[in-house]
Amino acid sequence: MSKQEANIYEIAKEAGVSIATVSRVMNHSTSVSEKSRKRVMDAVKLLNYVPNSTARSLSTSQSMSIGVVVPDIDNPFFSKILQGVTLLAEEHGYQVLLYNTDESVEKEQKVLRSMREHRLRGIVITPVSEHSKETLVQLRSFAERSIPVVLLDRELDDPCFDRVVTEDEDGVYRAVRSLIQGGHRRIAVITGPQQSRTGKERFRGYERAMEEFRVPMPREYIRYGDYRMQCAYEEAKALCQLPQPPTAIFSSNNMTTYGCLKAISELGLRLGEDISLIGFDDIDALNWLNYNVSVVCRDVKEMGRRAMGLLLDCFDRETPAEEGHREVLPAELILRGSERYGHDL
Amino acid sequence: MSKQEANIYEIAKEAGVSIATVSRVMNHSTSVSEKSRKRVMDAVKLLNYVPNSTARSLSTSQSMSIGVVVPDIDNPFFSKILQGVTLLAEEHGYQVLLYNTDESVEKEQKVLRSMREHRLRGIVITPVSEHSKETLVQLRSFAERSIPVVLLDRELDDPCFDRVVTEDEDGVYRAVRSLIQGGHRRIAVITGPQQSRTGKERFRGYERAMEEFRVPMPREYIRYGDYRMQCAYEEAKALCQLPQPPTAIFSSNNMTTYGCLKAISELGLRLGEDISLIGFDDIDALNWLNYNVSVVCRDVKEMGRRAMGLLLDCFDRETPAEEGHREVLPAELILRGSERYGHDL
DNA sequence: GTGAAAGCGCTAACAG
DNA sequence: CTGTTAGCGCTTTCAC
Repeated sequence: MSKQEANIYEIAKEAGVSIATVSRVMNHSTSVSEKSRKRVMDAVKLLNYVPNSTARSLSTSQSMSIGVVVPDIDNPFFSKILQGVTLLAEEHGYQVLLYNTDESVEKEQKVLRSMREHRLRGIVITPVSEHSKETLVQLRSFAERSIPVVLLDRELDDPCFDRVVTEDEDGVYRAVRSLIQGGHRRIAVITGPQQSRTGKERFRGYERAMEEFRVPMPREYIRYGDYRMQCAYEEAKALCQLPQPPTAIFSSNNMTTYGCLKAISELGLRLGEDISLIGFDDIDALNWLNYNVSVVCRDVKEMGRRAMGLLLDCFDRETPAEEGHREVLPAELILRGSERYGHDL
Repeated sequence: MSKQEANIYEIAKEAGVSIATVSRVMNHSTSVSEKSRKRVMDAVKLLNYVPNSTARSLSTSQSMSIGVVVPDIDNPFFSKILQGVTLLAEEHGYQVLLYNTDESVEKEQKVLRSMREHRLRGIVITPVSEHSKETLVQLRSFAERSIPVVLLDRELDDPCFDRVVTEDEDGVYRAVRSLIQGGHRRIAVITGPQQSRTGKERFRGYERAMEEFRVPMPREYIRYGDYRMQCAYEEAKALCQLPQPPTAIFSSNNMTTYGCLKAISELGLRLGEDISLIGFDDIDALNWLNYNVSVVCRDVKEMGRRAMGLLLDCFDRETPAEEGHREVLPAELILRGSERYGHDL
């Protein structure tokens, strides 16, 4: 009862040619007589034939699938990344295999292992940790097997991989500088994980600005976060309840910004009046709500595109490059009002 | 220079057995002597062997990949769906191929066509339109080829597919009823697309409550939206600026709720005071911001899990069911304050 | 320009 | 328990 997909033999038979000829016309390859081409195309249409990509992959020993590994699908940042990657991938006929690691190193291990079974053509990954030895080994082994790996946003201690990152430090530096120049002197920061490039770099941007303008950085103004809402919320709340609270907070990622806003709202503070805030990464929802939160941001979808772009470059290139290419996108400072030094401060 | 993946022959040779034996131990299948098993395992470890799933798929003519087709990756609703699907998929060793249709019927066509090349094991899809004949034909052809299809949230005019939906109508009914019982008499709605099940059903819930309690429904209180922020924003603004504005609005999905909130905020209205609102689908961000928006919601991640679950059921079942199974999840009404009939109304 | 045939790496009878 | 062998559907020499 249930239909079968036609295969190349049936097409050959229907068209009265050999399977080689069918293969040729399907691949727009070497010259085929107009007559044969037509007969094949007719058969294809008649039998509604679609070549089996699995067989093709096996035969050519290379697939048209790429693996994309994200630590948290639910974070809008990664949704946007995914959007960018899939867009370019589809344009070029590549399939996207999605893997979610839930920020767990163990899960990342499992995912990477399972990826090896599928002879992927390339990999885009935001590693859970920048210091997981196992992940590094796994990824390196992909690279050794000529499966290009591009790191996204987070990096690893190995120059062999391509990577797309942003000017985090500089962006944050400019943000904090603008706070200082706006009159703030008590500026706190809620950092990201200090084991990650982004965490370190964003913190460094803060430090640099503060040092350059000789603004004191009391220990209690430096709060270590983990890029998660809950932790940021607690730290922000603690900050605001300090005897000498900061007049401004820099929050190191989108979730951290949410945490700050939650704390601010719960304490009944007015943003840009009682407390100022600049966050890293823009948040669509806040703009829709007219929140006017100032941010350091980058074109996230474009980051995804670039990552896929680097992969495509690798595919084109015959010899794998010795050293990975590091693509750095700009970070933009967008001031919307939440950075203002309030009248009441 | 670049390493090769070992194949089954190399393992067989290294272990001094035949490839059949290697295959057997890799598949935990029929009895193999402890001695052989050990020798194979040693070889596997030594050569770091991972079976090639492409070859396996070709040989068994069935893959371990499922396709998930969403209309908008960037919408948190679908991020959560994806989360649910991938979670269960990974648990059962299935790969997830991600396809984004960007709410475009044309793109959906392309995607579906490209999916046929990959002999997928099953498909989870939220179709762009419930009336696209082409999509229906394509999906039916998958089903005919024993590739189960489960529809998610949106439906199609063919009972043959499995589907997971929610009690949208009833949920909305209860929401609107609670508005009425709270004292509202001027209740507007911003609907979803009326070609979709969810759009129709949610509107029907509104109507039912209004009719049952004999609350008048002036034409200008019924606004047709498209589940998008922009449109909802405009409609909400228009509603609020009516000579006789509604005291409450029901918004038919998460983006619509954002649109309403944007309008409300721009007009300087106070939620739950000057205007009340209940939305369909919960929005994490709003809760973090202490927005207290009341909603009709469902466990979205669970919807994704169920969809994958239905797929797994189909895989287990030998004979494809005649009629699809329709899984209906409950919708819950969560009142947080934004539904209150304000003192000033 | 076209066909025959040898793989790609693995599974699954079928004999032993 | 284990090896031999015939596919799975397609690509790709290599002759003709």
